[in-house]
Order: sequence, then structure tokens, then C-alpha cells
Amino acid sequence: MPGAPKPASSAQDQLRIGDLAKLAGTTPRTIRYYEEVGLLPETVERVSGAHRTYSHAELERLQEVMRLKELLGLTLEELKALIAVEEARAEVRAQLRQEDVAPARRRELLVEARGHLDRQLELVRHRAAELSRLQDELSETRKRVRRKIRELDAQSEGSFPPQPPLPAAVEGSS
Amino acid sequence: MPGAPKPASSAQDQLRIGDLAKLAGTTPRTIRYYEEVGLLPETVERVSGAHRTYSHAELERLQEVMRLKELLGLTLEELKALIAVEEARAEVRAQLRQEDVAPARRRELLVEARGHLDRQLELVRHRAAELSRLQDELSETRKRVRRKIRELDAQSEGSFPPQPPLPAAVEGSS
DNA sequence: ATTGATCCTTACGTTCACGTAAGCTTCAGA
DNA sequence: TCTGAAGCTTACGTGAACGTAAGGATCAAT
Repeated sequence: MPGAPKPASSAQDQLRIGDLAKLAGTTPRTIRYYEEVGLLPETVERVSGAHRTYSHAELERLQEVMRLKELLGLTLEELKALIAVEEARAEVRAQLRQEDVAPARRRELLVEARGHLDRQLELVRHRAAELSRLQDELSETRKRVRRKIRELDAQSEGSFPPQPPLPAAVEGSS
Repeated sequence: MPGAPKPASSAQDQLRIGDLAKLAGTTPRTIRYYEEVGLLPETVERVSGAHRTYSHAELERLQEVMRLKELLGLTLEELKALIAVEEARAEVRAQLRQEDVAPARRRELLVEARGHLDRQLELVRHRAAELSRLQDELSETRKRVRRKIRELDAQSEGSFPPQPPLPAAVEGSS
């Protein structure tokens, strides 16, 4: 209504906890809980009682956390250790805006982040490898089962009921 | 009681719950609990109070269950639905020993098992794909971080401390 | 200034997946 | 036959990860 153009400041991006929850596919309670246990940083400069506000960056972080939890099945405690990366990277990004940060300090942060990334990668690779093996074994088993079915069908050739028309259609995904 | 030599029956393979637990890397309590919720079949013909006994086949089944739980992070309830395969396959194996089973029935069981296997495979493939994407993203991020470190090192060329000798050595465990 | 929707804190409740303890029974080996 | 280790049932306890409810505060829009 007011002719005043919205201050083109970097605000705008402010989400409330309910919005964040909806966007991330979770609940406000969960977000507060994650903050409580230290998985998410306490929203900046908040007087007790005031509403929490989140930026798009925080949404991404939350989604990343949820993804790691989902995919790796870790406890929140384990996750906390793992996602220290985000912490470091966030700090680096924040400091990149100030030019007066000692390169030495910046390097430290980056090296730290690299270390965390290496740990994450190792964990993920391991998981992926195990899953891959499981997949192979399942495929192998399925092959055997299908072969046995075919054998049965061949034996009862004509002599038996008109061969159940194989529901077949196994969706050849991937 | 009689000095009768141990009946050379097919026994021998009989494990007690403690052995089974140790072999599978879990506890008796967990095994009983799995049985309670229907994840493991109640050991055959057991009068209440008598010890449970397990065969090698049951060990394998338990290990399979634990592996699926670990890798996919499913609840026991979800697992129950998923591992109906084992049920069907066990039945097939049992029936394979009797030749008098109608081929039609045998076929039914096999088809059922195939269906369950398809579901498992789809789930595992999906998981594997997601993990793979995560892995790629992590690799990408790591590359960027490493590049930034190199850039920093290049900038401070000679002008700065003798370039921290890169702790490198990412402990190549496993 | 006044809402009504959303949020805040505090705190107790709940489900899952077992752990632990007690009292008794079974079983394998001497 | 006896015994002690391991098992059985029953039941209460526990930590993680939230759900839910109560009573009041905040905030955006009117």
C-alpha cells in the first residue's frame, strides 16, 4: 500500500520457523530440537521470546542435515560431528566478505573443512560400496529365482494348465 | 539316559541363542525381541520354557536382517515387510526337499519371492543412486576447497611464512 | 490499537529398540 | 546325579527423537 518501495536490503529472505519447516518437509518442533542439541546454530541475536528467523542459507543447511540423516542413518550426535563442515564453510563464507581476514586464518578454516569433507566422503563411499554389493547380491538372487520359474514352466510344458501368463512386466528401471 | 551314542541326526548345527548372538554380533535380548515382533520366526516346536535352538540357516537370516537394517536404516516394521522374501525362499527350500509338492504351488512361491526381490532391489537402487549423488557433490565441494587452498598458497608465495607444510596425511584408515 | 495467526518456553508424553534385573528352569558335562 | 552356566519369562528402565499441550508473548495486517 505505501508508495515506499520495499527497502532493497538483503532482508526479504526472512523465513519464520513454520515456513522453514514446511519448505524442508519437517516440523517446527524438530527444528527447535535440532537447535537445542546443537545441530543447527541458534538464530543470530535473538532475545529470548522473540521469533526465530531464518535465511535461505539456513534452509539449505537444514536440508543438508536431513539428507545426511536420512541417507546415512546417523544419530544426531554423529551428525553433529560430521557436519562441522557446514560450520567451517559458513564461517569461511562470512569471512570472505571481510577482506581484512588474515590469509593464514582463512587457510586454517579451509584446511579444516577439507578434513571434514574427507571424513564425510570416506563414510559415504563406504556406504555406497556396501549398498552396491547388496544390490549385486539381490540381482543375482533374482536371476536364480527367475531361472527356476522358467524351468518349472518348461517342465510342465503343455502337460499342465495353460501356463499362467507370467505377470512379467518387471519395469526395467535403470 | 541310555549309553546310546549321540543320534547322528541332522542336529550338530544347533546353536543356542548366546552363540547365535555372538556369531551375528548382537545380543540374546535383541534376538528374542526380533522374534517377538515377528522379524524372526519362532524356533520350531518349542515348549514354553525350553531353550531356543537355531541352525546355520537362521544365522544367515539374522545377519541378512541386520545388514538390511544397517544399510537401509529401516524400522523393524518396515523390515518385516521387506524381508518376506526370506520367508518365501525358506519355504521353497523346505519344500524342495519333498518331491511331492505341486509344481503349481512351488511356482507360486517363487513368483512371490520374485516380487519381493523386485521391491528390495528398487529400494536399494534408489538408495544407491541418492548416495552416489551425495558422493559426487561432496567430491565437487572438496575440489573447490582444495583449489581455494592452493590459491591462497600461491598468493602468499614467498611473502609469507614458509608455507605450512600441509599436514596432508589424511590418515588412510580402512 | 486490536486482532488472529503464529511463535515462544516449559514440561510432560510417546514410540522404538532394545538394556537390565529378578526369580526360576533347562541343559550339558563331570 | 548333581551342578553351574546359560536360558526362560516377566517386567520395569532407558536414551533418542521427537509429539503434544498449556499459557503467554510477538508480529503483520487491519
